[in-house]
Amino acid sequence: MGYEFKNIEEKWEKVWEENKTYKTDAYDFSKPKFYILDMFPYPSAVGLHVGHVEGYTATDALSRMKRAQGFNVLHPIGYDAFGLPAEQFAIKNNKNPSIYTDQNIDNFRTQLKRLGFSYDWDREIKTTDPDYYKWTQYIFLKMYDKGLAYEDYRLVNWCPALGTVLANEEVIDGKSERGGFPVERRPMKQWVLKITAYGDKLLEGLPTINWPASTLTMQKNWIGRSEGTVCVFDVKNSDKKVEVFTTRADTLFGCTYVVLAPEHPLVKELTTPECQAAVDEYQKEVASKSDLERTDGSKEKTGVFIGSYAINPINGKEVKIYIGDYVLATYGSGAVMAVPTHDQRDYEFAVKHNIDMLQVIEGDCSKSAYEGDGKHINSDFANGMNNQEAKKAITEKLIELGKGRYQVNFKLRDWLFSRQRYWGEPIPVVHMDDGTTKPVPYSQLPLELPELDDYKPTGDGQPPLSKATQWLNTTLDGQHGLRETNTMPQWAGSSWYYARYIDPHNKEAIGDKKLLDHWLPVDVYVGGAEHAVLHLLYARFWHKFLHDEGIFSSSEPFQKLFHQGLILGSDGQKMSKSLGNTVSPDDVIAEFGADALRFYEMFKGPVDQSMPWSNDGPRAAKTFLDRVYRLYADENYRQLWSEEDNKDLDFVYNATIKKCTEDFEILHFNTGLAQIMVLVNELYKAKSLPKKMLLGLAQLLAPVVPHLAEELYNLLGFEGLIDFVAWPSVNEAALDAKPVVYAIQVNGKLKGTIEFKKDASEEELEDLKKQALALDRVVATLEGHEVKKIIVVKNKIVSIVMK
RNA sequence: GCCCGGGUGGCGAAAUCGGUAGACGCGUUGGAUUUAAAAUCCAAUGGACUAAUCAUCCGUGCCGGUUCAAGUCCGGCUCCGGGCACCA
Repeated sequence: MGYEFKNIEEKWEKVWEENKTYKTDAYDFSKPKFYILDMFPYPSAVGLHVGHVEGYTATDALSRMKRAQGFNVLHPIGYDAFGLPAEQFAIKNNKNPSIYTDQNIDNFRTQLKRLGFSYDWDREIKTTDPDYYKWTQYIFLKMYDKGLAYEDYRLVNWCPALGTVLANEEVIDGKSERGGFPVERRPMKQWVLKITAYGDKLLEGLPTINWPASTLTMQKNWIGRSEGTVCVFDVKNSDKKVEVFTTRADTLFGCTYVVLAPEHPLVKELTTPECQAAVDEYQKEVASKSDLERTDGSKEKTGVFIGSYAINPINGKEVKIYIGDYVLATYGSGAVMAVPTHDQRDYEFAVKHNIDMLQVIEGDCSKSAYEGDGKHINSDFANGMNNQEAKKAITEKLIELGKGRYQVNFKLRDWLFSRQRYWGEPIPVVHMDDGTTKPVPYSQLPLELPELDDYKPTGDGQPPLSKATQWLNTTLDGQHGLRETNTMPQWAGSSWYYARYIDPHNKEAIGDKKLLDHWLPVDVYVGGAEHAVLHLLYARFWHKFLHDEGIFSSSEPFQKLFHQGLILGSDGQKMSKSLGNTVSPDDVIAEFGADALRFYEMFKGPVDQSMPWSNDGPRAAKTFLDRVYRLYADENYRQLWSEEDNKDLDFVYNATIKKCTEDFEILHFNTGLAQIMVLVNELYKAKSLPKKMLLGLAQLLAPVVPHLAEELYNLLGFEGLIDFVAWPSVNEAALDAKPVVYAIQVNGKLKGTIEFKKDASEEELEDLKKQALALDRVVATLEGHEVKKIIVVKNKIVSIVMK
């Protein structure tokens, strides 16, 4: 018979709720602070996923341990509630998406409470709340004031048949996901945030934060800072100039053609009449391709000659100008100098179009480009130099000729910030009749989303808000104007939400400065690795901006970051409705209880690793928890309870405290819980059960299975809650008392073990060597051989090397 | 294609400043208890060879290297997963 999880869990959840057990007094600066945060969920209609449960349990367990360790813990939750599904609900039902959003949030909240998460529910936020997005708009205006928000033409996925702009996700192989209509890329005036202005700061901050190395590397590569040279090519019979950016100025003498992005503004002017038809056709073809397709190196490099010639500034040589889709308008200057001998993409393009090649670095370029370092040839004054020397010499020469300059370039592109959607924060600017653009005054924030009669797109590319006639027309400083009808992307609200939890009801500011200074940065942040660049980079950008504005004193938002892995279906596939392999946390809770679900998800493996769901897992967790419960509730075991110590258990008990304390801190719950199982197995064999250890065991379990831990605490005869009882401490002497086990190897193969004093001295280790050589299996193996040397690694191993 | 991870028993995994590979759990098998079953408790469990829980050999995706010693480090592959800027 197992414990009655339903009664027990609901009983304690009620106690926590009624007492507001986990309410945080943010102004209590007497204890050290600890801010633990999950990436907040998008409240979808399907409700909480077992994947959410994993990350949320990990942070909840850490929060609970930190409270017991005497920290003032901030552990809030909220909802990232703008998004596509709500908009589609609105279009379908002709109802405001807030209805759909609020229903889903109610459902999420019920589910979260039933899992026993120790959130401070008075701090709950949602990004769609005008009291929240007032400050999202405020930050946008601050950026606008600083010139970091600007309008520009950018390519969007335009579907003429649907009359709407589509998200990348809604486009599959150049066709719309709904209906399969052709999609083309067409330029549209958009708001853009100048994240590139923070390129260096975003890069410099990386070494100061405690994040997974892989994520730091991905951000570094995404920012993609490179130092290079801009070379200016004159155009033959024209006063136009083509600027190219290159990191390989050393190869300039080998340049045999120039390629512009098909969207490059000069294409129109430089295309000759005889090439016009081919260029038009090519541009049309490229319009249907995504950047991803265009930069896929496995695809054939396509392009066409546009009829004009550029003049290589270093040697005056005339070279053909092509357009090619492997050159992106958004990177560098949207044009490249092509050196087929020393760049693989150029090599492939040149082979296909039968363009000359000229080798300028010694190395083999007969089958493919030689991209390595080497001695320069065919390069006039740069002959004999290596890459670095030649780069410098050639760039200096270009500068002298007025045909070049050094330049730092980022792969990072400015952040496209407009969406042609309804369900997002309105961008608070007005386009005045006189052609100027004015920001909405701060005093008029929040600029609320108006209700619409119809949420469908207009069909001509105008966002749905352009239908809100009354809202649209406004006056500012006595002048008439039209409001901006684009809305912000979902990323906006999630770029600063972590700061709002600190002072969520503040009407005057993002938060009380004193509180923001105290609580930021977030100490531990947990969320999926799929956010490694976008969300985590945007949030860092906004944080650094607000730091520069004097609003935040810290320079990074998230000090320590953990990723949680995906939970796959039991078939090893990603969980999806269509595969029928989804698992609902509600079903698992109904059958085994919230604690069993929490325990299973923490025990099944490392939090950061993706792994399949096991249907046996939660049941096994419940079996173990029953086994624990019996020690506290079953008369047979209660009779063994003792006020006295039990020396036999000292080592394993203290080892368990140590392991759990260390492992929980770094979210390695699986190994900590495994050690708790070892302790429980020992308790089952023991002749007496010290009550002190039973209390300690309940405390160690409390972070992961809080409901059961409260119950065990009461079964031990204590009144009240276990949550704030001081975390158990390790008796190191009990750990040191035990001898260590040395492995004895001959030529790396294990021949036996010897128990020996821990941290023995050099003389004592001589004795160990003798004992090792005397082992039967060692003697047998060594027979007829000579011992060459003996290596002793303290507390670990004796390695005998024989000839 | 580019950037970043990962591959260990029948299964989830543990062990990475190089030091006893498989802790802990699932599953399986055997035993105790029971009229019986469930539940519970105890024990065994990588593979080959074996009467054997002796010994020996093999074994951490594949090929090669460094070392007294390699799951761990190095070189070259391969397969799987995440991201690629309008999904969040």
